[in-house]
Amino acid sequence: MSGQRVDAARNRQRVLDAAAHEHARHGSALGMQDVARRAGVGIGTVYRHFPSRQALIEAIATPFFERGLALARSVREEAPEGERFAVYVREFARALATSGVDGQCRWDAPAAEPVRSELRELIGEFVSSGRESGALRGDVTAEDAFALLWTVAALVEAADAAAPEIWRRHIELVLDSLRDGPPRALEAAPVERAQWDDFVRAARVAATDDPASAA
Amino acid sequence: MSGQRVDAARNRQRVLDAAAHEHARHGSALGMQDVARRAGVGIGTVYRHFPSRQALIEAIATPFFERGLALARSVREEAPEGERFAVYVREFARALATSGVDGQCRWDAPAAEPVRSELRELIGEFVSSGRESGALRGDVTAEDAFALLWTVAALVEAADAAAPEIWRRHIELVLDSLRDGPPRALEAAPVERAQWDDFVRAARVAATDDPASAA
DNA sequence: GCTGGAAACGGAATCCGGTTCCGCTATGCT
DNA sequence: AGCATAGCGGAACCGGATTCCGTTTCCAGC
Repeated sequence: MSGQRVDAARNRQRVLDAAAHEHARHGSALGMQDVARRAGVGIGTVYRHFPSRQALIEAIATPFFERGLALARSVREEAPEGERFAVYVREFARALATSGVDGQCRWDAPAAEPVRSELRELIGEFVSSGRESGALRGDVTAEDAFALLWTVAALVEAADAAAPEIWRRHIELVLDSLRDGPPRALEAAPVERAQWDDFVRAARVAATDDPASAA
Repeated sequence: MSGQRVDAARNRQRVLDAAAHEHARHGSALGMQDVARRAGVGIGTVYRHFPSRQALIEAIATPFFERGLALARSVREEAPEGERFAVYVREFARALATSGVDGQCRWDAPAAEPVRSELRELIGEFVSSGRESGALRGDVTAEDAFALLWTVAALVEAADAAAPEIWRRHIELVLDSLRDGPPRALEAAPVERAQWDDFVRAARVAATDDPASAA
C-alpha cells in the first residue's frame, strides 16, 4: 500500500476528488462513468482503486465520520460534564444536516467500524459523567443514547436542510427524556403545520430518488 | 377505471398478488420479470397496470398504510383518552416490525396522502385528548407526536425483527418525554451490548442491500 | 352469431449503468 | 537502456427496468 507508484497515488486522489464533487451534486446516486470522466481517467482506473461503487461511496464518507469523531473529542474537552451528551447530539445533528451525506453512507458502513467504536467509547463517557453529575437519569444507558443518536440521524436525514426547526425541536424534546428531574419548558419554538408539510415533501423527494439539479 | 375489461381486472389482481408474494421474499428489491412470471402474464401487462416499479411497490404498500389507519381508529375506540398516543405508538411499531415493509415504501409515498392525512387528524386528537386529561405535557404538539412516530419508524425499520428490545425500550424512553410530570422508572429491560451489536449488524446488512434468502 | 375496432396482451428489443477483461503504456529498478 | 510489472483505458458484458409494436381478446352494435 505504501510502495505504490506516484501516478497511481495521484489518480487515486483525482478519483476521490471527482467522486466528492459528484456526490455533492447527486448524492449517493452518483454514476461511475461520470466520476471517471470528471477525474480524467478511465473507468478501469476507478475500479482499480475502489472495487465497487459502494466502496467508493464509503471512501468519500470517511472524512465525515472522522469529523463526527473529532466533534465528540472536542465536546469532551470543552463542554461541562453534565451537558456533554446534549451538546454532542445538537452538534452532531447540525453536522449531519450540512454534510450532505445520505442513507447510503450511513455511519454503519463496515469501514467506519474503528471510528464508530471510538465514538461509542466517548458516548459512554458522556452518559456516565452526565449521570454522575446528576444531569441524566440514573437508568439511562449508553445504548439508549446511541439509539437516540440513531433516530435523530434518521430525522435529520429525512428533513435535510429543508426544515431544521423540525429536528431542533425534536432533539430538545427527547433530550428531556434523558434528563433527571421534571421536564422543562421547551425552548424551541413549536413547529408550524406548513413547515411540517415542507418536511414531508422533502423527505418524499429524497426517498423517491434524486434526479437533482445542476449548478 | 370502472369500465375496464374483465380480463384486465383479473390480470391486475394477479400481478398484485404476485408482487405481494415477491415483496415478501425480496423486499423492495423485487424484480419486474419475476413478478410477471409468477403472475403468469407478460412484462408488458405488468407495465400496463403499474407504470413503473416504484408505482407497483407503492400499490403493494397501500394495504399496510390502511392497516395503520385502522389501527389508529381502533385505538381511539378502545384506549382511555390519556393513553391513546402511547398505545398507538407501541402498536404502530409492532405492526411495522412485522409488516416487512422497508424504506422504499415508506408512509410518505404520494399515493398514501389521504391515509396520512386522516392519520394526522387522529394523532392530533390523541395529542389533544392526552393533554386535556393531563397525561401529556401542555406544550407538546401534534407535529411533535408525528416527528416521534417518524423516528420510531426509522429505528424499527433499521432493527427489523432482529432486535425488538431496542425499539421497545427506546419507545418507552421517548414517550416519557411527552408525559406530564416527573419521569417514571423504565419498565423495559435495559439493552445488552450484545443485542445492540446484533442490531447494528442487521441494520448494516439492510442498508447495503438485501440479496435475501429463499424459503 | 358475426364483426369492427378499441383495449389488452406478450415479449423481443432497447436503454442504462455497474462491473469485468485484457491488450497497451508508463514507471522505476537494475 | 532494458525489462518486469503495476497501472491504465475503454470496449464488451450483464442484469434489470422500460418501451414498442404486432397480435390477440373482449364486447358493443348490427
